[in-house]
Amino acid sequence: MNADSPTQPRWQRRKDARPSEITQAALQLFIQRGFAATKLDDVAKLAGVTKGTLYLYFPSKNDLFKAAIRETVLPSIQMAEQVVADSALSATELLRCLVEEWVRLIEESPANGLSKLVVAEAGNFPELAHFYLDEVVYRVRRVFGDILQRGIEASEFRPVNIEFTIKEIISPIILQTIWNHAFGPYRTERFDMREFTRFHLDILIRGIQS
Amino acid sequence: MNADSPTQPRWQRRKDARPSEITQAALQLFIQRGFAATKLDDVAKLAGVTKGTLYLYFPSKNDLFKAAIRETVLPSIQMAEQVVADSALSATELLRCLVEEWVRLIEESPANGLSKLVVAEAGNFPELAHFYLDEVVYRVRRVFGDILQRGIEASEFRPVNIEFTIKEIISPIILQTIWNHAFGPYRTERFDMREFTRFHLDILIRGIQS
DNA sequence: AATAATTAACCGACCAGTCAGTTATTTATT
DNA sequence: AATAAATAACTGACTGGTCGGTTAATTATT
Repeated sequence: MNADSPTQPRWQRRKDARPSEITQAALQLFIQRGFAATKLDDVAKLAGVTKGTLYLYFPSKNDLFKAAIRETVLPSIQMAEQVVADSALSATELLRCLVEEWVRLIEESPANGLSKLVVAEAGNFPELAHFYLDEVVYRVRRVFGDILQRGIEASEFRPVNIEFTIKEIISPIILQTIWNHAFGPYRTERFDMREFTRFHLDILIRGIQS
Repeated sequence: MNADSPTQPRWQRRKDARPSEITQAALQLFIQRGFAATKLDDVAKLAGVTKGTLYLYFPSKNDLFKAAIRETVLPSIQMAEQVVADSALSATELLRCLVEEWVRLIEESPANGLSKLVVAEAGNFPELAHFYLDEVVYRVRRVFGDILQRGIEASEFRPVNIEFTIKEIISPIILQTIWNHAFGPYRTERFDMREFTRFHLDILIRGIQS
C-alpha cells in the first residue's frame, strides 16, 4: 500500500471543474466504445473520480450523454448559423467555404465520431435519438437548406429539390467520418479527407449549377 | 394452462431445418437491435427453440453472426459481378441500371439494415469488421470501380479519381439506409428512396460526364 | 431399449444505480 | 490563531437484474 503523504489529500473538492471533466471523459469513451458498451466506472476513472461522484452531477447515464453533446456541438452549430446569416458571399462560395470549414473542424475535434455513435445507438435509445435529431440534425439541415434556397433564388443553382440536395451535400462527408470510426482501426491506408471534400464539392456544384 | 393434446409432441427433432431457421431469426434480431444488444434467449424464442439448442448448432454468438451474414449477402454480390462482366450497356446506362437495381433489392430485402448493423458494431467486434470488409465492402467497390474505368476509357466520363467517385456513388444510398434504420422509428414522414436515387444519379452523372 | 435432439434449470460475470460512511473544506466559537 | 462544529464533496461496497454459456434431465425417434 502507499502511505499517502499527509500533505496531499486523497482527493480534493472541485465542484466547478468536475462536470466538464466528467462530460469530456464520457464523450471520449462513448465515441470510442459506444454508449451501451461504456461502463460508468470507466468514465469515472478517466475523469479522476468514482462512479458515485458521477451521480452527484448527472442523474443518469442518459443525462450524462445529453450534457456531453450539448457542451460539444452546439457552439459549432450556432457559429455556422451566424456565418450563413451574416455572410455576403455568393451561395456557391458560401457552400464551399462552409463545407470545407466543417471538414476542418471535424478533422481536429475529438467529436468527429459523433455521427457514428448516434447512428449506432439511436435504435436502442429513443430518448437520445430524439435529442440528437432535434438539437443537431434538423438545425444542420436548415443551414444548408438556407444556402441552397439563396442559390436558387440568385439563379446560381438550378431549381433542385432542396431536401434531396442537402443529402447529396452531407452524405459523403458524414459517411466517411462514420467509416473512419467504424473501420479505421482495421485499415492501414490513410484517407485524405480534405482532397476528397474538394472533389466532392466540384462534382456536386457542377451537378446543380445552372 | 393448456394441456397439450397427446397427439402433438411438445417438440420435434428437425436437425436439418434448425440451422437456417436459427440464422434467419438471429439476423432479424441483430439488424433490429444490434449484435451486442440481442439476447440469445430471444433468438431462440423467435426460432422456436430454446437457447441450449442454439449451442448444438453454433459454438458461439460470433459464429452465429458470421453464418447469418454468409447465408444472406454473398449471392447478391455474385450476381452483380456477373451482370457487370456480361452486360453490353454503356457505362452510364450500366451505372444507372445497377444502382437502381441495388436500391430495389435494398428496399425489399430484410437485410437492408446490414450496413448500419456492421458500422455500429465493427468497433467492438474486430472479427466481424474484417469479415465484412473482405467479403462485402471491397467486392462491391470493385464492381463500381470497373464500371467507372470502362466509362472513362470510352470517354463517357471525365478522367475522375475513381476511388473518390465510388464513394460519391454509394454514399448517399448507404447513408440513407443507415439513417432509415437508425431513426426510421422516430420519423413519421416517409422517404421516397427510388426518387432520391434517380435524383442522385442525375446530379452525379451530370457531374462526372465529359 | 438405445440413442439423439431438445429442454430448462443453472452458473458466473457484468453493470447501472444506490447509499451509508469518510474526508476535505468552510464556518462559527473561543 | 487555534479549535471545534457543521457542511457537502466524494468514496466504495452493495444490490438487483441481465445475459452468454453449460449441463443434467427429459422427450422424441428408431
